[in-house]
Amino acid sequence: MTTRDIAAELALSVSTVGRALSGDSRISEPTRIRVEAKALELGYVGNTAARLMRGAPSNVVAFMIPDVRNTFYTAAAHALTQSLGSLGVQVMLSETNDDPATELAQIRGMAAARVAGVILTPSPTPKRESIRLLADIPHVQLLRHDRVLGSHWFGVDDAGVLRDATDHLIRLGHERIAYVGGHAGLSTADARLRGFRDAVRGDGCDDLIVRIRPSEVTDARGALRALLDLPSPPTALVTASIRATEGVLEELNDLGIRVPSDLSVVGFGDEPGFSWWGPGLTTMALPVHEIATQCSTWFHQRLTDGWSDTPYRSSSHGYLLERGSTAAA
Amino acid sequence: MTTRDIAAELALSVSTVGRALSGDSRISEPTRIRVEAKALELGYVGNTAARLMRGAPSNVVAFMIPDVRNTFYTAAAHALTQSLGSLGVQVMLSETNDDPATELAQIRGMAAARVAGVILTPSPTPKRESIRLLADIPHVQLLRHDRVLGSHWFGVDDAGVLRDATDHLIRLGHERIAYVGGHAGLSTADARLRGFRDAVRGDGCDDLIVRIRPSEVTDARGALRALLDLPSPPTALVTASIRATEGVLEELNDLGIRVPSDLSVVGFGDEPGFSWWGPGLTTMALPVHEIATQCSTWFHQRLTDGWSDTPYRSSSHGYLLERGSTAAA
DNA sequence: CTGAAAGCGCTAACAC
DNA sequence: GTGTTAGCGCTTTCAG
Repeated sequence: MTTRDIAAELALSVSTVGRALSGDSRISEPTRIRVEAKALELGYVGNTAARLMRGAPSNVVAFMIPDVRNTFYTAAAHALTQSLGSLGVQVMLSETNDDPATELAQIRGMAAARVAGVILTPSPTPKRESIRLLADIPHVQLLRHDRVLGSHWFGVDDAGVLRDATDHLIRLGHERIAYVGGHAGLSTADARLRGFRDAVRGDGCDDLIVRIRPSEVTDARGALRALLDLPSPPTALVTASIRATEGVLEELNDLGIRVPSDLSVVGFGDEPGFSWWGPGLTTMALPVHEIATQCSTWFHQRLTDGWSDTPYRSSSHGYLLERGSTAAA
Repeated sequence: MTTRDIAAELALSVSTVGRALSGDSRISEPTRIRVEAKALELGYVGNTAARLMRGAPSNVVAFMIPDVRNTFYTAAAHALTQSLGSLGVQVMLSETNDDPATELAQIRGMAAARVAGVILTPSPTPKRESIRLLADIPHVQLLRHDRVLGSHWFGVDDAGVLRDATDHLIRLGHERIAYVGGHAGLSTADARLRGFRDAVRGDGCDDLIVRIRPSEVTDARGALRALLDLPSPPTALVTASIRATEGVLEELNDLGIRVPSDLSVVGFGDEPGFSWWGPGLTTMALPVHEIATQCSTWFHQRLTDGWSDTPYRSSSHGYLLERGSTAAA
């Protein structure tokens, strides 16, 4: 079903049909009606590919995240689809698994499809080719940030979040505070560790810092066991990622550690379930929804006003949600 | 950057360039190398739209779900992207919010983009127009099932799951068993209620059955309060959706109900957190990952072998995960 | 082994 | 108010 088919049936020209369908003011009311009726009757559906080729702007924005099962990212995805959807933009969600090769493959696809733009949480070490391709596509980074990909970024004040989490434990009198977070090279993980170090002011022992692979819940479980097996184990613990938090909570449960009497814990993020874990998890809540919404409206604005490379960076603050998992040392 | 640009730079024809890039055997080795080098140098990226217009098959499959934040669906999304991704198919994830109008808008977009196919969890009452559009697009339903959309379906044996959940409580001697599940009209919700009714064999009182709106956690909280306020409250409860389960768990926590002594509970699905809720939630685990993987391989097969309308339906069974939330009456 | 030309569906400039 | 024509980037005959 093409405009030509409609034109033939109505003994009109394709351009008249095209104009009628796009509501061109020059077309007479009766013809417009006839054309629209016929289009409906024949089940005509415009061809995006053809329009794109004519230079029409694409209305799809890609959103690339490491893991669709991580509620940290799906909260963002939801906010994005809501916000962009209302502006008539389709969001194409894709998953990289934190694998640079997969990421590159996805970006290739996006470039070939001439998407209007890309919003992404980059993998730890993007391929050179990915960087090159993204240079020609309007894009913004969300949550994580890699300088080589540009300087448009919306995210969390990661250092501040961990500083606040750790300060809370320090104020409670804890001195041996352990840290379980993401591995080196990730912008977010590095910033969070920096925040932790700021808070402990050099009083932290390096044997209390464990960095795990992203998205690996089992790593976090192992990390906790190792920490508790130390000659002088920690009296408190902060986690610096959703996955790390989940792993630690599960392992604490399995091991039967009493919280907060044996160990005080401050988590990262506020997932469903954190509130009903043990005595209720004291945790750092993060405004992911707000961040993603801001990001999408800003991005859409830039896209429609004409893309510019003027850097823009915005970071939002988390806040402590006090529940039952922390107590005085 | 187009094939023409490359051709011009190399004093070749567009067709030669096109052939070289697609690895046509007729092109001499040296020319091929030269073309590929130039393409790389100029950062050439093929244009999907142009290829599509030439009749090339689309390599994107849409996946439409009610809510990206629901881990029930994201588990499926993950399985799909993994499985289809390895076959070179891009998955375009979109969210309907269980709103038929949004759903229609999305389907329009998919039809216009000429996607290769659609995998969807339909909204409760698809619009007539959605049905018409889908009739011309290869599609399969996942989890939920609406007959008007066709008879290709992969899902859970919903009736069986609720029957097993309820049987477990009956064997423990419970007689007043409450049900909190999705509202009428949804294939899954109807099947689950049927399973529940089968199990109680007419011994169930209708005042113990509450049906809530999909995706509404707060409805479930209200439902629980209403049930507990009954003149003769239930001694046990089954939930028939992830959201219903989450709502009930939160409310039980807030109300300080002792489980299983005051009330036995069997949940639906096995989300992170269900294991550490109170005494550990006894729940029905569902093989969502397996279902989605099966669905995607089957779908891809049909797509590549040429689409046929021969009905295919597959349902997988859940199993009871016994933890601490159920006890003898 | 390579080139010329047609055409996929649509829109916009240019007639009338 | 409507028709004609050209061309977006690519592949694919059909000719050399």
